[in-house]
Amino acid sequence: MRIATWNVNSLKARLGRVEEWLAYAQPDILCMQETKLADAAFPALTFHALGYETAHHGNGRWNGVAILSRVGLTDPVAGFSGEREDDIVESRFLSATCGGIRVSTVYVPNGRAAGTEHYEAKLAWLEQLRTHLAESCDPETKVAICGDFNIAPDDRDVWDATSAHGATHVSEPERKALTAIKEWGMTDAFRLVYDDDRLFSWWDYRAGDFHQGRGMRIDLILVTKMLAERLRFALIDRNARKGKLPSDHAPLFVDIDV
DNA sequence: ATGGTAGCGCTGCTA
Repeated sequence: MRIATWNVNSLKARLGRVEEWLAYAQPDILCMQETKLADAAFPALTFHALGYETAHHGNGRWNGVAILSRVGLTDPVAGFSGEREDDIVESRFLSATCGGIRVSTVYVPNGRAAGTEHYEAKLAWLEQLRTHLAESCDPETKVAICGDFNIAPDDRDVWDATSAHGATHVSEPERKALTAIKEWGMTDAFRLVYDDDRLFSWWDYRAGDFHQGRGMRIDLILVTKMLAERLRFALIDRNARKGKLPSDHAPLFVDIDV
């Protein structure tokens, strides 16, 4: 089972690149973020023709998340259970059961700058995610949370821990919020395979950051124990960040024997 | 050298 996640930064602008990558990487499940589409504009037929069932949760213009699966897709749920209407409109969370795994695609709020209301909303959103997991999932089952967390878990996941993004993405409260989710019963799958630093998944478009190696690892696949112990391989596909009209994120995938 | 690019959509916001 190959499970992938990719912040595509507009599916309309990136559809050709996504189709190309599906043919190349052959994921069984792909979670996408920042589709920037309303549900009515989601190109479900394009993906169906490639053998994927789909679920999309989007309001157009900003955010938007999707799940593609060629191993079945049932029980899609948009947003958190019991979530406020305002948060559902933000369209940052979508779950479905695919091939016996409860899969969620997440687009964690950016937070902009520490100390702002956006930063506080990011921390509140992460706590809401943790509560949702605790109330609706069992860590002894197969659960995968895939997406753009907008948090670099460790200093080795940042090109320069001191100058990163006005201290968001690396601040202690953000990292603690992520740790709290892990402590519920999830593992950062990529770190079961690699210990190295500077293995990034996102690079700012500006100032040649990709070619200068200034990035962060903020795209994660968190898995419960039943999946972690069957993990075989993981990769951030940096080649997908190159070439014509790339997203600013590279896709991450994991291979699990299930 | 305190900048820069990309996407949406038409003005400035978001990242």
